[in-house]
Amino acid sequence: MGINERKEREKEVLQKSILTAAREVFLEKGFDQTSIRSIAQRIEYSPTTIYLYYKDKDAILYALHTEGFQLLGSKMEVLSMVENPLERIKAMGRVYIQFAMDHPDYYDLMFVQKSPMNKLDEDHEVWQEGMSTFEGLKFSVQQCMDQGYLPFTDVEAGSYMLWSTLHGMCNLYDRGRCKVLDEEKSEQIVDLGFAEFLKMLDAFGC
Amino acid sequence: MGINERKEREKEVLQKSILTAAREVFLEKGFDQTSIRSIAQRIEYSPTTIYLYYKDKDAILYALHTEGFQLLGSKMEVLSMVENPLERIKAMGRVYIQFAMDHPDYYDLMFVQKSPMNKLDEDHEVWQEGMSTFEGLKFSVQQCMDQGYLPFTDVEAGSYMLWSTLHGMCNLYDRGRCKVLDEEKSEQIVDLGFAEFLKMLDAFGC
DNA sequence: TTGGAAACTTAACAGTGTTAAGTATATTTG
DNA sequence: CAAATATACTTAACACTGTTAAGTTTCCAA
Repeated sequence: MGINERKEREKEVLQKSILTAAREVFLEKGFDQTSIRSIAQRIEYSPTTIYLYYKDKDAILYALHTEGFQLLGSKMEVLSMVENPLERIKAMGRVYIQFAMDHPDYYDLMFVQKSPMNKLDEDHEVWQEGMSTFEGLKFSVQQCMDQGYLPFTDVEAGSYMLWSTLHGMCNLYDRGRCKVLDEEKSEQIVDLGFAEFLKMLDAFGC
Repeated sequence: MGINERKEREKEVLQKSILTAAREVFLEKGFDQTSIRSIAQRIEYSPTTIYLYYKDKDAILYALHTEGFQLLGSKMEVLSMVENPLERIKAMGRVYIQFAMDHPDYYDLMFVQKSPMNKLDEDHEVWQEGMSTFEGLKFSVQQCMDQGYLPFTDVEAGSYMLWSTLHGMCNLYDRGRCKVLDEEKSEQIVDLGFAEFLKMLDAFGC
């Protein structure tokens, strides 16, 4: 009885085309303009059909957030080649900032917006995407601590602080808080801040 | 002709009562629930009356954001007593984090939400509140650089990076991204992260 | 051919920011 | 003093939002 299997496949196709439409709207028009109705219009279905494939809007945004983590993960992957753990952390930082600048909407969804987290809370799930990525940082930080590059007391607290520095720079920039600086400087501030961050990492070990 | 003056006073009273109502709703129900209608209901006026006193919702949120900066400023004031510039920066950090924890809604409005910044863009104004506060940090960072406590290349970039570290920790915490840690630890993570931050500041100078 | 399940839509609810037009009230003018 | 005007405020509406209950169409099996 292959009919049910075909139907299953068709359902999957529509589910994926909803996600594709959501991604297109999201990347073209941004988070605020990504409405159920705008997604529905793109696939030429009624808005309510979407609810037959996704529980609610949060579920769609969660799926997009996961895509973002896959994209970030693919860019982080190559850094396992870097032998020196401190250099690896520096390279991770560079990749992280570059990702935030290249894909500000994905970044916002992954690390700022509450919507994707709501989905986790509803389903009593753990934040696998975030945990895996953070694990990657923790691993390198632990190596740095073992080899005396970073004198943290607590791996997790230290990793969290380093992550926060980069996140803070990206988020303050994205949310227009670089207006504390003059226009010319505010455009370079994330790079300039990252330069100071690197200097700090080097000095920290001694 | 005191009649016009009386009317002016009455207009000011209503403008202030709108802001008071907005503040109450904002602090009681949070950012998302702070609607023009909910504010109007509280002062027993129609929603449209509010537009006679504030250009739009962004203008109200900007006014609330300014209140937040006054509150933060009052807590920062006393730190001018601290003689040692590095100790002063550490104390500023503590106050900053405490403020973010005590008043998460104000903090979000001041440093994360785009609404108050929209108002600035519309009116072609500078972000006076942010600039003043950042100036306070820059002053102490410059002193630290002069006295060899902090080897930054660029005062502004260094100050921005330090600010970002604290902002990042507060924002990631507020937006539920501490889910990368187990529940017990995520509750203390901002304090633990700040402890590592302090350690970094001390090590950085040597 | 009929019954029923599955897929999808229509219409509606309750909410949002915002604006045009209308209504009172108070003040100024002829 | 009465008419005209300016001020203050409200009503109703527009164009959206996420979401759901109820209705319709389509498809497959008995």
